[in-house]
Amino acid sequence: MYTIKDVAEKMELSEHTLRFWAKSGFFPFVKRNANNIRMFSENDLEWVKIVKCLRAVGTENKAIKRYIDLCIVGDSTIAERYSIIQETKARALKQQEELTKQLAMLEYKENFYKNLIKNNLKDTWNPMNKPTLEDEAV
Amino acid sequence: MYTIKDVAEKMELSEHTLRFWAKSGFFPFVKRNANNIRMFSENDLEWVKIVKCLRAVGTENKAIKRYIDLCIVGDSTIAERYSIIQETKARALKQQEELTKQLAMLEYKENFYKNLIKNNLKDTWNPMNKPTLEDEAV
DNA sequence: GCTTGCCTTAGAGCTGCTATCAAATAGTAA
DNA sequence: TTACTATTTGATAGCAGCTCTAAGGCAAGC
Repeated sequence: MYTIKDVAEKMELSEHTLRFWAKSGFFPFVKRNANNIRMFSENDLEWVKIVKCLRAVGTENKAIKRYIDLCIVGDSTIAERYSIIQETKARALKQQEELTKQLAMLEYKENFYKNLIKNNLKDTWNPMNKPTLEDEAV
Repeated sequence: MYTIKDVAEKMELSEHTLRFWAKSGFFPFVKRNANNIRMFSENDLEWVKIVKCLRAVGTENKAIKRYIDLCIVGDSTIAERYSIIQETKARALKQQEELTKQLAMLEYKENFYKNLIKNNLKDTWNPMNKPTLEDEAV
């Protein structure tokens, strides 16, 4: 059994965030001990994990709550849960694509500056240097 | 030359966001026409692009402003700009890693539900089904 | 000259934390 | 026993980054 602090460390989240999530109804089964302290079971950690996963790909808290509630209802909601996961995955894939694009741009700029420094050149595009791979626009 | 609306469409950003960014000092060279309307040049679009890139990888607006200001100062700031881009790229790579992990989890859950549906099975883990690849905990 | 449409600014509202606070409890040390 | 420290609690305030609304300006078309 884990306290909030333990979970925070284990899952690399802040205690604040965990309390906020708990208040948002994301951990419906976390029990309290005799002193009203939340005690997370191993199973509760799995809830934390899935919530963290959904948040990490930008799922709104309202939608996370919806998913949790569907889990609680039981087997009749499996189809909806499946489609939620599918949509979430699709969004995550888009994010990955987007991130790859931005990384290409950052790499381009990194090389641009590296070259300026290495050859002791001026930034002839000052105040804005050429920032994209393809554009040659003024 | 482009109005806010044109830029919003072209860059897939909201007009609100562009005005907010403009107010934050991210587009210092955007000129107004006789009717006080912002007119973005091709060069201004490049600024929008780099700001969008930095935001997309989670750079704080304060830090973006800093970068813009460095660009304006000129060649003496190339070294600092270079290291900003390097750090940004490092963060983006971490995000990419994280995203890949979360995608693995989502794929696992997708298959889990798919299997339940295909074989008309019960979710024996209800209310929380087995969510991770490696954990066999309780 | 009236409507439509796009622009403007100011400012309120929203989401998702993040930080601060006081109070309760438990453990340790003198 | 008392004091001090550490941890947890809930309530609440504050913050970043949008997002939306309201009120008004200007230009073109009918």
